[in-house]
Amino acid sequence: MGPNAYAATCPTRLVLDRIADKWAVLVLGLLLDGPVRFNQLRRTIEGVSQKMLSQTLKSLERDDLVTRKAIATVPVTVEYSITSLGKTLAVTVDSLRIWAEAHMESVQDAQQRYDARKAAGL
Amino acid sequence: MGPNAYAATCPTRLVLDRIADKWAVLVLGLLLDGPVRFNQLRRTIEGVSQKMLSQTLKSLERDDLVTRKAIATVPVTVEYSITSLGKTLAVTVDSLRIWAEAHMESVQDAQQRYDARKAAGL
DNA sequence: GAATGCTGGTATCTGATGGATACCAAGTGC
DNA sequence: GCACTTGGTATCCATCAGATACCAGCATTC
Repeated sequence: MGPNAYAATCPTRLVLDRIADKWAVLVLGLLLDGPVRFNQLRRTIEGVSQKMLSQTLKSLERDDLVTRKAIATVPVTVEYSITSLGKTLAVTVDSLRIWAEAHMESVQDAQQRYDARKAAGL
Repeated sequence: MGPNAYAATCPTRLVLDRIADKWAVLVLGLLLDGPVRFNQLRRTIEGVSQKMLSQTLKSLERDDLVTRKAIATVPVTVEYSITSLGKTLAVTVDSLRIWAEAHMESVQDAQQRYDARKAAGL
């Protein structure tokens, strides 16, 4: 009778919802290679808005998957690192990114075939 | 110069966004054990609305991760199965669910500590 | 024979969310 | 003085998730 993600009330559902997230996957994947500063993340993950990035990082920090460290440079820089708990997750979610990159073409082909079939009147 | 999920224009980004989805993870996890009917999925994945389930299944079918088969019973039943492409993904995303179940408690504890620290005025 | 339940959906409405944009302070370089 | 850096927050709007209601066709129940 452990946790079960298929049960509506199980907290696992909340955790799953949190980690099954595009931006979280990309952030964790980057942090696997070492600490990264905020704007460095922002530049590397093309297309993230500041809002989504800081929001994602805040959630990850709350879940103890990432740690935040403000450094008294000028201007103040903020460095994000992965925690040991986060590392176990990062390995898992990074395989998601790798799957996406590996099978992107198959998926795109499938989509085109599907859309063509639909357009042809099924 | 292969696909790169960190590039804004790479189609991988779209694929990643699609598969990093709570409902898709839960659906694929179930279909790993064999074909399942629509309402059976609906009952097992507690809390999915019909809308989100049919929407998720339609997307998965478009991406050739799942196949839909209407069976002429009365009333007509619809059976969903996983494809060979879908199977490779399902194995990956199921480990996400497993991570969530395994580390749910650690994450919850971390959240409580974080919130307590914040409430204490940082 | 009318009421209820099953099947697998779609249509509609609303509250939450994602993303774009602008703005902030403090400091450096020109 | 003007532009640019740092890491954010505030605001606005379009999109989206979720709840609810509805649909047809048939079986069972009362």
